Amino acid sequence: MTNNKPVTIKDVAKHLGIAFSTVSRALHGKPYVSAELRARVEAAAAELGYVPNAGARMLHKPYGSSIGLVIPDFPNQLFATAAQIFATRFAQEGLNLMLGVSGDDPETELRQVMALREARVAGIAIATCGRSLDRTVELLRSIPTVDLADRSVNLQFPTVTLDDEQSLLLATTHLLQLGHRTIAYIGGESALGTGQRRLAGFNAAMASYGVEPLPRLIQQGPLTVDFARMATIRLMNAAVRPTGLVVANSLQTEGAVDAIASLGLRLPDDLSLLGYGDASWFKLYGKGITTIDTRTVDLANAGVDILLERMTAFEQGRSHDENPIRYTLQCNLIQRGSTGVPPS
Amino acid sequence: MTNNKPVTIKDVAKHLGIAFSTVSRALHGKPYVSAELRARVEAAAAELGYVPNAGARMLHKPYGSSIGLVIPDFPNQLFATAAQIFATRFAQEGLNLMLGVSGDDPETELRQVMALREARVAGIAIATCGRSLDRTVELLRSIPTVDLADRSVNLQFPTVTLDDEQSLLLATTHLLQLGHRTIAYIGGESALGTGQRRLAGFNAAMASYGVEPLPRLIQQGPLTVDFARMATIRLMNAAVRPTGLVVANSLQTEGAVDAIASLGLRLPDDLSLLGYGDASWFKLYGKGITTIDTRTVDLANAGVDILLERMTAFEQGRSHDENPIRYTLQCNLIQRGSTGVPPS
DNA sequence: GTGAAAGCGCTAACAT
DNA sequence: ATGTTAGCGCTTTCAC
Repeated sequence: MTNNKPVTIKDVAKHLGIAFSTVSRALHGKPYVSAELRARVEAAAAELGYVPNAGARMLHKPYGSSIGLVIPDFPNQLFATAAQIFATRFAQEGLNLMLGVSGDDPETELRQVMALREARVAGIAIATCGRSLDRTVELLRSIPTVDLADRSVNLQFPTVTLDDEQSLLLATTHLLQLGHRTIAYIGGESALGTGQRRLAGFNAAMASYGVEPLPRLIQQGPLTVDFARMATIRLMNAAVRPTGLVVANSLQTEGAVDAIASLGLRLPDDLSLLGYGDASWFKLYGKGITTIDTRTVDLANAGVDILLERMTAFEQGRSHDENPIRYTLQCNLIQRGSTGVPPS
Repeated sequence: MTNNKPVTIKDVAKHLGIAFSTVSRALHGKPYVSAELRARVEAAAAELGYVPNAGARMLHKPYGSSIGLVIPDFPNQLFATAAQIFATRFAQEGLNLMLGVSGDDPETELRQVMALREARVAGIAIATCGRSLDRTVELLRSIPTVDLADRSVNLQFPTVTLDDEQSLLLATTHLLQLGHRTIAYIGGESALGTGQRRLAGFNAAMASYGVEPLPRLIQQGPLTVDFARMATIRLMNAAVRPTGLVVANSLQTEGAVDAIASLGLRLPDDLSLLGYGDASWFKLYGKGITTIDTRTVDLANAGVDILLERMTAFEQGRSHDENPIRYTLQCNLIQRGSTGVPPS
């Protein structure tokens, strides 16, 4: 016997012969309601199958009880982890997660953010597409926001990010220490903040060993398996063959592995490969892939913390900071079998 | 100059010196509004930064403009794909995605579904935890619902699922054809519909070759990497060592691979492994892992289609079917290097 | 302690 | 074509 029309607070009141405002109070544990009545109200509500209407409740507040998460895509480990952790942790706070997928497209991204605004989310966590429209940024300014991974250059939002530069410093230095000097780099374009900073880390490491990086060995492009596959093949077929390869993105690492396999190269005998991220299979592949632990779980959790802090700040009138917080996570090197001394 | 109080339809009306209902009409492209006025309204709305309030709008409808997706977890390839595809395709329909993660826990699952009800979602797609509470099922009955993967036994919702039995029939038969007779099985418990049906497929294949499956070689347990790792080690250290192993879940496949590697076994020389799902690295691992393509993308898309259909049906008063649709996808075998003839 | 009434932002009758 | 008037379900004064 499924009711058709949803049960309202008024139905419950009528059923009990009391005022509907009393029902509201009772259900919210407000003071000045006799324990006896409260019990009866709760019983009646349960019996009739009353479900509060979040929309109606929201009319009295500046925002509702959900938060938004906007990510470019799911294959990227970080974003899947973020979705999982945001959903779980905010659920514990009684907040729902509205998920927007931008597909790395600025227009779609704007549409998602607009939708979240209409839904009156209490806060937004976003991993931008890196080329966000002005209107998007403007909208985000009116809501507690945390920027995940700081992919855009110059955004001035509270940010939780890897120490991108350090990550590649660590990775590249590892290869240099093993004796590599002809080291190739595959990463994202410098239009992305992440791409820019990671390349800087690579260059810094090379510089500190007095090695001049060869422009031909630096491949920047889309964060896709395909791009990295092609780039790797290009690199390994060129006149100057690198003995080491650092990859600065998890999906690109997959592409590099694929290419290396199809070229029949052995790790680390023919090439030392240093990956990015902690995909579950890295430890299973061959002798294991040496990689940078990007601490996706820590990053997502920090994002939740900061967003919660921002939300309280907003509530208390302290709105956007001129000098927004930047939470930067240090990466770790996970040493496995894909790196070794260069072939002699 | 970020406005503090959100701009309403009334503000726009006041600004223009017209009735607020006219603004409403103009903004929704309703008839009987002069083109000239409509233009002015739109301009004013944009200028003042008007954002519709989804909650208020919802008060006049039985439900709002979002749909819910409840999944157990993200590591499972299917669920991540579902999140991606649901978010993307429903966004095209102007619907937001509210995401709930149940962590395979019935209580949490109920809480998620309750939250979605309060948010007045227009429909729900759910991959149940397999032991859903009665109250959960009852709630779902009052909303257009599609069951993803049919993990619960006997749920009577519209369902989009793999042909689980066929998938394992295919897998097991492949090993039998290669000459294997001592075949082990690792899969989910029979409390899960998926686990039950897949095991049935395994048994059917064995039976059709006249092979009696050994109970000791059938390992059912949690859909985790860990369980499968332990189970594999147990199997390979037992007195009767299988020459072939079929795994009936993607995460468990990872565990099996891990165990096989740590035992120093070579695929397919020492053991033929038949995996489940199409994780991106299966083709990269060793000579590639022979596996069942579980068509996660097709499955998710079919889920979207069915949910949309259900939503229209509800709108038209045709509510839950006594004989709900079951959309069953056939699987394909992807033959790679981890399977071969049994060691002689 | 409880009821009555106002109003949140919006849509949709109902008036002009 | 535009204005006026009820509500939608709820929270929150303000009465009693």
